[in-house]
Amino acid sequence: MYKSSTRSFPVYDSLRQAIIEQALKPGVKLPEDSIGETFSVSRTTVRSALVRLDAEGLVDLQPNRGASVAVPTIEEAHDIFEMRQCLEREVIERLCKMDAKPILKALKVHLAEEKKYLDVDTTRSIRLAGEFHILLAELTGSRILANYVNEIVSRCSLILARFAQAHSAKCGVDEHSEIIAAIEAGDADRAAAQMHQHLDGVQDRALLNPDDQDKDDVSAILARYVTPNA
Amino acid sequence: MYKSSTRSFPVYDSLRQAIIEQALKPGVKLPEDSIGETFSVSRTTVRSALVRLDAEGLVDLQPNRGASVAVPTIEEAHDIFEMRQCLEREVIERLCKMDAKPILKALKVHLAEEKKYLDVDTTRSIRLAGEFHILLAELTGSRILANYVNEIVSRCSLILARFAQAHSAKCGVDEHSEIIAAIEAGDADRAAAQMHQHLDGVQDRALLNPDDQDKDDVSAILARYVTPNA
DNA sequence: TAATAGTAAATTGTATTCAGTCTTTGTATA
DNA sequence: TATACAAAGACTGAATACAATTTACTATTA
Repeated sequence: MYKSSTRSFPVYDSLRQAIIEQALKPGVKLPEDSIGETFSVSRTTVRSALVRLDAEGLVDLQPNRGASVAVPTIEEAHDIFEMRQCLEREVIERLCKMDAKPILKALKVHLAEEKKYLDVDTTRSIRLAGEFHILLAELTGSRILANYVNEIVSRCSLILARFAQAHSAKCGVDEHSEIIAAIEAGDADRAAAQMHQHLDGVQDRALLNPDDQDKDDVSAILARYVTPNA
Repeated sequence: MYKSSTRSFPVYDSLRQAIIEQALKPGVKLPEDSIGETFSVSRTTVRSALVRLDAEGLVDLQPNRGASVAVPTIEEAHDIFEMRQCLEREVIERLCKMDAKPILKALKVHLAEEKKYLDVDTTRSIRLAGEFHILLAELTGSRILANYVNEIVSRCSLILARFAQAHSAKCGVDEHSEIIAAIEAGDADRAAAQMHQHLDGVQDRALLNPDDQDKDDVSAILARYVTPNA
């Protein structure tokens, strides 16, 4: 995809990466001018990238009010995680019907990479954890399934940024290797169960934080510092 | 979605509708200039609509070569139909876990509409057949699932335009009512089976036509009109 | 002091403009 | 006759410019 204009792609890609890696947090404004300056391109070019990110659900583009990083609600979060369960179940089911050899090879290479950067480079570690799921989807050979998984994994990052306190990527690696083991054993049911459990864990950690704080709504934050009856 | 610019939405929507209804056939060029004139907007505005349609897979946007209606390959067609089976299975599963009453009510209203325009208004009939599936997805209450189904149903229209000889929408209505009946009976398995069978039928009819002709390749078409040894 | 109205600044929406690339057509040459 | 090359035209890529809207600030008033 994204065969379109040459100049807007880097803008799109950088913004996307920044959002996924939570450098740009939910609610942050994305003014066309300043972004254009950053990348030395015109607003026209920036806009085209923003339109695309809006279509993917990572950016919220409102008429006359510009773009900002999407702020998923708790309902959307649940919706997205449920959809993710569906898509990744499909991935596992398909993989288990295929020749396991090349799949396992690719997965193990990736897992090694994950382990390598664990406790070394947090940002990279988190990215790799997400890419594990995208790799799984790509290995099915289905372009459209891979696209959907890619999109939904990105949106889950956004949810994490919004609701989770901090994210420990460590637990992920062990669970990833268990999924691989299940595929290797040819046990489709166990693989599916492992994946389900894994995603459940991610969701639980993501949505643990109960207070639905709006990170850009200053008054809501300040309200917690008001001493009652003082 | 599409909270963005006011002026580009009508362009996006019209193009989308025209593609789905097969007025714009796969491979047709979509020059920014002429589209802009049609809608009395600038190329800038048209472009933003095209970027979005490209993201949805209905339009193919190539650098320096402009936009054209996407031409799905037979491989993509199979991929998309397989994905559609997955998504609609999910829809059925979710609906069968919900309160059937309001769902059935909405479905029956829609089915009546389908029957009303059958053999009367072919274009409308085809649109309603597609919207039945979108309605099912919307009734799950999942925004993202509905979006995905919406997108994939559109792309199936494109596949039909590309590969099917002609489309008879009639068979669809009967099968739709059978799906509704299964839901009404509370028989989740049968509902799923009916849906699977229905989509299989659509796919078979769509991909029946074996000759992978390129509709915009004039020479290939003309070649068939050359009288040999004349 | 708090609320409101009015004005200025900032930001977006959209058209226009210029530059660059591809396609086509015409012409010359082998 | 076929091929290669060249110029013209058409179209897209992207920046700039102008209009419209929103936001921020200030002053005024209750």
